[in-house]
Amino acid sequence: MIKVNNLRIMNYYIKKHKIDEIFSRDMSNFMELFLFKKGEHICKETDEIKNIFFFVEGKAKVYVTLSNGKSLLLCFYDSFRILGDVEVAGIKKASTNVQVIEDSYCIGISMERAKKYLLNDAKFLRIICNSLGKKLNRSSKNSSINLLFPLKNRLSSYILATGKNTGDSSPGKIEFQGNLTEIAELLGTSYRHLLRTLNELVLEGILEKRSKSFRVINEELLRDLAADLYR
Amino acid sequence: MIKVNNLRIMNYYIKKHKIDEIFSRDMSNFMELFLFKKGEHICKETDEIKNIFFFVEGKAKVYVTLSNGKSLLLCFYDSFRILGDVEVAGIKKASTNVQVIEDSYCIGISMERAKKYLLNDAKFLRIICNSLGKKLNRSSKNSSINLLFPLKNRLSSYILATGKNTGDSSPGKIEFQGNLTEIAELLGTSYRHLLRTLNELVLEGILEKRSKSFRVINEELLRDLAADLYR
DNA sequence: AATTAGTTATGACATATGTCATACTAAATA
DNA sequence: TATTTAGTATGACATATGTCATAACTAATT
Repeated sequence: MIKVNNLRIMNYYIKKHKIDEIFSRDMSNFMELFLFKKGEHICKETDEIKNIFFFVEGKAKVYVTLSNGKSLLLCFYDSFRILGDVEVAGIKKASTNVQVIEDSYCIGISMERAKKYLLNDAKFLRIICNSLGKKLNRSSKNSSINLLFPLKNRLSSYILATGKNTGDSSPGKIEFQGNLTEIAELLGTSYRHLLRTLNELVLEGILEKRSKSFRVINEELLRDLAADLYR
Repeated sequence: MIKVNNLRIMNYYIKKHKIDEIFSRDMSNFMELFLFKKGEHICKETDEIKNIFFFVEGKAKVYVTLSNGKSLLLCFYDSFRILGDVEVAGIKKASTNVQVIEDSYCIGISMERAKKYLLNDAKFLRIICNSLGKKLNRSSKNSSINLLFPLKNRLSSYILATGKNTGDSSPGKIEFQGNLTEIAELLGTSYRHLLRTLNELVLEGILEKRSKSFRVINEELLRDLAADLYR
């Protein structure tokens, strides 16, 4: 986590996401811009979160870990999102981890100040409620998708959510890579089964195996398979 | 849904759950006590919810339905809970259904009045945030349990959550019954597999089949199996 | 009594997924 | 260079779960 002393960039994001309209009073003096480098955690289940963050740019994955050590992907953040809403609501620890998978910017306000100045700000609290409500709706839906759809569908969603556009013209413009061992964990499946399912997609002409990645060669079929997950 | 004109009972629940401490102003004039008879819905995905409800007595199940018509159990309510928190947070429809499985009491405040008088009440909003935050934490956790544990564990949780204490002295004091077709749906499994798994529990000496119910004859083993679900 | 609908029950088989052993490769390091 | 480690890959088999056909039982109805 690097503090970025660049008012120009920060103001750009404040304006873009209307962050100043979240509060009744002017909080801009308390805002700081942070850069999280790829791989860094914005928050962990174990650690207390020191800021309320407004995620403004980049991409992050949200996951939980269980007592048996396994972890499971919950969703991705790739547009404006509030982090720390659960904690500002007075709950000690949110039980999720957020790790950025691309360099990402967050605007932060220290939890201490947020609690001091914002816990009586109805405008702000309504927005927190809204953020939590949306997350809850999404979580409820994902819960059922996770249970009722086979890995193939969840994997398809995952590829679409994490694949990078190569900039090439189609076809094969989406490229997908990552540590397969880790991906299996995130999807709540075994490494073996992930491999099997990837091979299936290759056999069906949806993916193509490269040396260190997969290419999507039939995006339409992939989208048909993708359950409405990880939104 | 029957409106119960009984101030004595209502005040008892207001006091018991400190409902008057949820608001900055006195809302008691806007409160109504409702009785939901077993089987009734407090809210459905399709219907707009007309009240914010404080669930004060009884038991209810919360479930979602998917586009393919299947439904899946999310959790049970059997202690104080707020319903309509998502809607009061400005989200049109909460995507869940709540059906009472025992006669239950709720104290309601019309959504109209709640929005009129409470959307500027920071105290109230903090409590709504807290309610939503708890539900979100629980949902995130359940999502992973649903995916990572086999039916046997989820079924064990279900039996413990819905079984009735017969009043007999142990052993076999918990009795469990219900429409098995429906239970299969709620647990997100097939009827066939539910039967199989129930038989397994019988073979293991955990359950005993009666004419129209199952008896828990080894509660300890059942609790060992039960994942920490449906809380 | 015959009929019907809803529920319970079970076998057979297919598919989804997990576990394990093992092998190969590439990168890291002693 | 030899060794180790992490990641990738695959076969064999076991378990979890779904699908389907079918039967039996029960309660309500004709």
